[in-house]
Amino acid sequence: MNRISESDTKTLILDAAEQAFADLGFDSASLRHIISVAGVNLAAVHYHFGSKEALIEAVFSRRLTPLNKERLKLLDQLEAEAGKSPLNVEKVIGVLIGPALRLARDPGKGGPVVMRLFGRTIAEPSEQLQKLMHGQFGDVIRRFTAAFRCALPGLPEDVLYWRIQFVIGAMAHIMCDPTGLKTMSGGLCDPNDTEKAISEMVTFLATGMRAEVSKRRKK
Amino acid sequence: MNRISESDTKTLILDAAEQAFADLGFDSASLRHIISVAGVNLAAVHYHFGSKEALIEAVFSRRLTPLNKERLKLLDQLEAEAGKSPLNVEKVIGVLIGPALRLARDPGKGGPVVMRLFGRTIAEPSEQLQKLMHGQFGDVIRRFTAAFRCALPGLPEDVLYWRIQFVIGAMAHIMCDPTGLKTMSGGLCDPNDTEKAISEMVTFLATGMRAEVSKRRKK
DNA sequence: GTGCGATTCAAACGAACGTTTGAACTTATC
DNA sequence: GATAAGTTCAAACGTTCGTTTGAATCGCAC
Repeated sequence: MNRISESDTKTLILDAAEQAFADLGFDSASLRHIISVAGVNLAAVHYHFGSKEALIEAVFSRRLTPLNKERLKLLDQLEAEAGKSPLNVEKVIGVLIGPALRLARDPGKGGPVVMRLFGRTIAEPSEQLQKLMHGQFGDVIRRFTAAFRCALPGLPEDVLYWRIQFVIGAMAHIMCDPTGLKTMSGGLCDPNDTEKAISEMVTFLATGMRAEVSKRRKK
Repeated sequence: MNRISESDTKTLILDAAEQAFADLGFDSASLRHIISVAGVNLAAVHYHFGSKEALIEAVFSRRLTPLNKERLKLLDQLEAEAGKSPLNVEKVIGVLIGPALRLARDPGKGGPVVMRLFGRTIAEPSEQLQKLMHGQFGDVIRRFTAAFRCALPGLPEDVLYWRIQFVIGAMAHIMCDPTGLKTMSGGLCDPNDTEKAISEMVTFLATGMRAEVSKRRKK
């Protein structure tokens, strides 16, 4: 078995595929486009991955698994530091969105391409991708829900869930369309300034999380 | 010219198309699927619209144009009521997101299908749809940016743009995946309770909008 | 009821899609 | 250098896609 060349072809395909999926969407990106960018043979996709569906899953797992592992590790640290006292909301949000936004800065983790890919996938209608995302991301959200509950003891349970959705939505939108902000602001905002983005998001979202519960209670 | 039957076939196609686009995405929804649901002939699509691309635009304009008109009309009212005093942030956000979320409640405006369609399109990678969305939505955002600026006089310009993106992201995510919230909360939250959704969003987002500017200024 | 434009229809077009095949090539083992 | 497993390759498979065509049908003016 030639480990180097196998790994090379596989990686070439994965790299070209994640770029194509991010740029064109999962359906519009054809295998023929991917293999022509990767410079490999069409049949190599099925030899190494089995099907386009399996390729999509491989593209995903390669990047999402380490990302979620990092998030959970940081959350573990946060909980250990806090001991029995309530968690800090800013820090919980920072641990949730920080690793995702910092993807763009780290070519080894995929760079901006992967950030856009993840951002878009949250809104993807395909059932396969919804299941894939829920399967990988569901546990993370459950852990973070518990963390938010601990950080905001007074918040009614339903309000907690609503607000977590707002956090995810804001994060996903910044991830999937980073250039839109630059255009809209006339170049004033720089979406490539990752730490600035994180800092602005943490301030906005943490303050929203702590907002007084609106009086229209009981539906 | 037979106005009734023309209008009938056209409407049947538009209805089936917007449902299919929302469920499957613009690329995956084929004309053959659409016409089979609509119960019309395949060639009718090209006779009435010219191409699939033009059909997509028609599906969009039918719903988005009235929605944005309503938003701008409500914003006009708000500004007239306020006179020279600064606008109320809660009300501006309510005018921005209210009409969009209330789409789901009004079958005449498309119902939940159209809400999901709009939500998803914000994250759509296709260049055609990005231009379509920017063209129709860009003016609205410009007007609302001015309104937010007036409502939050002390806010630095770049922070204003960042926070507007967070508002759009939260709105888009609730619109495109309303059932995800129900699943995640174990049925505790009801995404069909439109007024509750609006009320929670307004509280969260307005509080975030008013957050103290983080100290990490000057990039 | 004849003529005419508007609309519908079944059928076919070429192109692109994901997938499969079987032969050619490479590499490691003896 | 022969054997065998791992990998690449060009070519073709059947299907589905958006689009086009030309005849059939409809509704109304004269």
